Amino acid sequence: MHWADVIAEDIAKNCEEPLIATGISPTGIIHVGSLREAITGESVRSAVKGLGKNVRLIYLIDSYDPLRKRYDFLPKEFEQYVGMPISNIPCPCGKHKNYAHHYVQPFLDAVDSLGVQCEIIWTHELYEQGLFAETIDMAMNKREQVIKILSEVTGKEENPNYAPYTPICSACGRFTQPIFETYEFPYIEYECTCGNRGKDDIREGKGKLTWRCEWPAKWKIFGTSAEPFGKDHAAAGGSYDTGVRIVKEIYDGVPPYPIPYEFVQLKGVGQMHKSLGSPVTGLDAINMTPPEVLNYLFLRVNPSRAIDYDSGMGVLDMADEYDRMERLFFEGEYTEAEEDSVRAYEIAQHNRTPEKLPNQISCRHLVNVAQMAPTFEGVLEILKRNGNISDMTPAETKRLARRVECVRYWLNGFAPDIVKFSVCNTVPPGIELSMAEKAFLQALSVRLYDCIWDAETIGATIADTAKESPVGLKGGYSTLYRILIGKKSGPRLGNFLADMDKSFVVNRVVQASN
RNA sequence: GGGCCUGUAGCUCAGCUAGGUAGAGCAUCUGACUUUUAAUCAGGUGGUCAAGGGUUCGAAUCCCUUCAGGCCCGCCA
Repeated sequence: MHWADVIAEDIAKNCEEPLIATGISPTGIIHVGSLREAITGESVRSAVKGLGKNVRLIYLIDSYDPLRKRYDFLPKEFEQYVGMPISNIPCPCGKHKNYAHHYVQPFLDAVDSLGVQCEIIWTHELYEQGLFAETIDMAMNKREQVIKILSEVTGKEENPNYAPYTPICSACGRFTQPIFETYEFPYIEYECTCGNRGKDDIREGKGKLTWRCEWPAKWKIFGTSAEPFGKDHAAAGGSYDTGVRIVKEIYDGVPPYPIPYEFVQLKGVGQMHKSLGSPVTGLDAINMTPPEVLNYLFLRVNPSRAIDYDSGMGVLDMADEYDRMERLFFEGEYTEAEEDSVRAYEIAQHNRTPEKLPNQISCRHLVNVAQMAPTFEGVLEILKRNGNISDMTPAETKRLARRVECVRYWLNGFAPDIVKFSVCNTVPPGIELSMAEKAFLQALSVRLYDCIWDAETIGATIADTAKESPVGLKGGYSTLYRILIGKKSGPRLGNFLADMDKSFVVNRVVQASN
């Protein structure tokens, strides 16, 4: 049984209306790991849904987290915002509402394109609505107990200054240390390092719970029944462990069913990144992996398994595997070993499985076509000419367009040289042709000069000429590839040459034959 | 130091909480297709299941030990 179904059964057993929570802290640039979390959550959601339960997936954006430091990618002036909640910091590019929106937007776009069906919730709005007031009050009243729990679970010494809640300074706008003795619902006083002294009303959302107390507070508020989270939180003594005790002993709530997942490693194998020694970014992965394939990538293995994202040929391998599973799914016949992978394909559709097998144009094939045609229209034209596509539904066209975009992105920065080609301006230097090959080219040049310039005729002409020559069919093709793109193989010659200017091709063949 | 995960064919992984003669895909090799491609189809090669010990009639599968790799333990998934 697929892991998502196993988890779904466990959840469905204990809850009537399960709520699955997931989230992100958009303090900086996103990475694919965050997508693994979203996809894991969505997969469990759709698996639970499949069991007939009324299930929700909420996506919490931690927009009230403080900016911890001025990251390298931020301009100098952002130094002044360190310590402030990111929803109160201006957008670095000026096009978004604030800092949080700026960094979470590409991520939300990705989540959307992946088909994740969730309700977006902004944490800073929860605070503004006073939804955390009750848990803040409980955490402040039982602060000593919280400190004890933290110490017991983490094995560290008790920290008497631990603040479950930090108010925002009314003068400088940064989170600051409260004066615990002054707490009396709903007010707490604070003295900020900027010199300002003030009084905070915990109901007004001018402060936030700190992480180890905030997470369990969310469980309590939403009644979370399951939640995926990274292995960092899952480590013994980590925030899940402390959260379990805090939600039970401080908030009188129930901890969610944990779905810990391993991290995703991005290894740059493309020469561009390899030479620089810099890794593939999460955005790269999104840009070069079709969404349906990325979904499948995370679903095919257990969450407990680390994933090495292979940005080289692995991208194509994965896409091919996806297509294969899609075929198996619609054929309905597969081995036991393939069962979970086929199910992974199905879950990757998030309950929006196509009715019939969609038109599959493999990414591997698109790699060639995309290099022949610079535009999507051009790609479509070539595919139509080859009979690869006929009637396309809008959904199929959309998927194809996305695949072409991904393939181009991949070719641009990650693809190994063997799959790339470009037409050389002259006969590539260093090419040595045998007498037979030259004779072949000579004969071919004459026939090409007279032939009608369409793919079929060109193809037939080449095949006929090559067969009559001692170089043979295979040798003939290889010779042409060598003089045109400097490689031993390449895309189908008929269409390839038909796309080029006739005199250019003929001239090249003549030149090479001398 | 503590914790988690992983180690099965060249590569990516299934199989392991139903213990019963080693699996898939890709790669590679061979053959076919009178138009080629990292295309399609058919077939083949390929593994003492990290190592050692234990339980068992029987272990990749359960238990113990060791080795190797990855990662987490600072509110970074």
